[in-house]
Amino acid sequence: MGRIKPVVPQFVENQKSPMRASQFYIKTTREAPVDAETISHQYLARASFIQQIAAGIFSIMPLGQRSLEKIRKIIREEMNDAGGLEVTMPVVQPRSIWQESGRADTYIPPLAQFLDRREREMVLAPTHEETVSMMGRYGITSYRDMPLILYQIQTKFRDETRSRGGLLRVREFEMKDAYSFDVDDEGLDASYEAMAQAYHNIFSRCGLNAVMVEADSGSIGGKDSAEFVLLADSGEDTILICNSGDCEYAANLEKAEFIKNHNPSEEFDEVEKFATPGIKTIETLAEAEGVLTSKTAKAVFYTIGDKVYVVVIRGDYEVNETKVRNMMGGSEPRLSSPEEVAAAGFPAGSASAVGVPSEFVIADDSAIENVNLLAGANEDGYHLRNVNYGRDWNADHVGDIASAVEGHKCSRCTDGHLKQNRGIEVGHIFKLRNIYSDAMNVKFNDANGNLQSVLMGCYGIGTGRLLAAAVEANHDDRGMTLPRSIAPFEVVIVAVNMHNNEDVRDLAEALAEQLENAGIDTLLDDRDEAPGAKFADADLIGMPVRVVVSPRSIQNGGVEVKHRLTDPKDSTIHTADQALAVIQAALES
RNA sequence: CGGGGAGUGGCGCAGUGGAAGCGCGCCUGCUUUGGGAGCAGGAGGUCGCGGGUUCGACCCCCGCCUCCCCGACCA
Repeated sequence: MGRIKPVVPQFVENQKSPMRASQFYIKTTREAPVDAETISHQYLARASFIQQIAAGIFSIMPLGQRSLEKIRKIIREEMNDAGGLEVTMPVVQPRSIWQESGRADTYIPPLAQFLDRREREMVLAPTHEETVSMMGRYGITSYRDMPLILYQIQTKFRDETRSRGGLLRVREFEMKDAYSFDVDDEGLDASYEAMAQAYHNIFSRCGLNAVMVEADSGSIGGKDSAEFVLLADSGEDTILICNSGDCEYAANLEKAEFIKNHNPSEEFDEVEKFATPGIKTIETLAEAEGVLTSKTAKAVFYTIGDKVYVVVIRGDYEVNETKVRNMMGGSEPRLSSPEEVAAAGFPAGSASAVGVPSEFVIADDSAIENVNLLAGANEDGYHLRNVNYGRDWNADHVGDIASAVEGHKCSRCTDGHLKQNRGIEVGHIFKLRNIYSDAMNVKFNDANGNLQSVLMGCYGIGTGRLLAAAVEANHDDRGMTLPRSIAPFEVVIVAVNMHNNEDVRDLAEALAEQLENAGIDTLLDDRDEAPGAKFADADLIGMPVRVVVSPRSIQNGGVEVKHRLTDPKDSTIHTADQALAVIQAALES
């Protein structure tokens, strides 16, 4: 009967222990869940970074947690450098503050709501303008209190009708959201620029080549707005970028402008009505007449508020609903149902603006600047030739409401054309100006003693989406190739056969400690797995530098060092004494 | 919200109106140890939920739930 000795943990100052894979929670799989379609979803799931709980709702597992924590750290550093102050605001909020801002019933997607036990109406916050306005209102009384930038890294919930793409579009997600408070437009511009620069820094440090593109400000409202976009086919954003070398114009589809070409000028011809049985689309109409679709005017019915409008655009362009919304004062347009069209007294089929009161007509300038167009006769089975704006129809609402597509002429330079790309929106910055400060009464006294509205900006980055985007941008057929800055570990030491070989064990453990004490995030893979399994895991997870300690490597003189991006066969052998310097150099490369 | 598809061990899948299976993973032992090892023996499933038909339902019928994909679209 031996005596049980009490184990007293020893605290050793400045001595760090490397993480051992046997003590960690790495559960990779060979096969991705069948519903994982995007690369990032597949690899993040296979490498046990994330676990799906419900549609658009994920848990973050230990490996993913490490990467996200590194992303958060980078964001915090850049936000703090830009003058931001970190705060935390509640996810659960009383619905009343959303009524105060006027968004309780207008936010899209609709707010997720519930009643607490006292039957008080609560919402799950999809964003935090209301609470940050309250925080500003609490203490901002003077122009001397600004500029002020507050930010948080906090969970949001948006009840999207459809989530997709793993972490790319989810319902519950973590976001860094920052809010600026300034006394005037110059101050707001400065805060906006500071955030834009911070965003460039953040994405660059996370291994993303994100482009800043002009954007519509969307349902948040406001004035200037820009998205930061990673160009990737799996993205759901459409981006138009000028292909001219000197021109830097880039905008998303909602915002993009372009130069419209004009048909050759002609004199007005007489309107002719003619039968077009069975012709329902612009394409078949143009084909039947033997003309280009640019010689047609198409008409679409949109319901805005409680009114039905005829929206007219040249046949070769598409209506951009966001532009329509902005032209019509911000109310969201939606395509009218056949019932609504009929109820409004418009004929369904072969529609046009001819004969429609101009107050119910919205026109793209392409439809009024070209002449002798084919249009519907407002009678099923008939169309009209030579329809002209001003003579045959009129519109009270005229402007650019056309969507840009690939090949359109750039509006900012002389020779460029727009190139269309898919992209993942990883950040968005807005100038809100006084929208929320007016609604939520965030005011200050200026130097002259006059009460003024604070000018606000808001700036968001989805952390989980950033991780997924980083994987989309950094992977190969073996797995993720995350940059050192956001990989869960910087170095993995694969100890081959260490449980039967003291030399391997001693060298691997000593090296791991040496690396850890040098400030390098090290994982010692001490699992009793076949070497091939450990190599495959290291590749899948994307360990930036892999070090092999094995009987063979020792026989060859030390340890093997390999960069994740190089071929598995391209490792180099180094003595134990050289190892630290070689690994540090590999991490820097 | 509309259309399509799918729910069977942790993951990927097969399956038949009559005793729930395979691969991977997991556990034990032995043998192995440089690209997801071998042998032997094991553990693990209310077949999404509820109803119905039937002597008998994972299977057929009805309802519901969940998840995925496509569309949110031009008369």
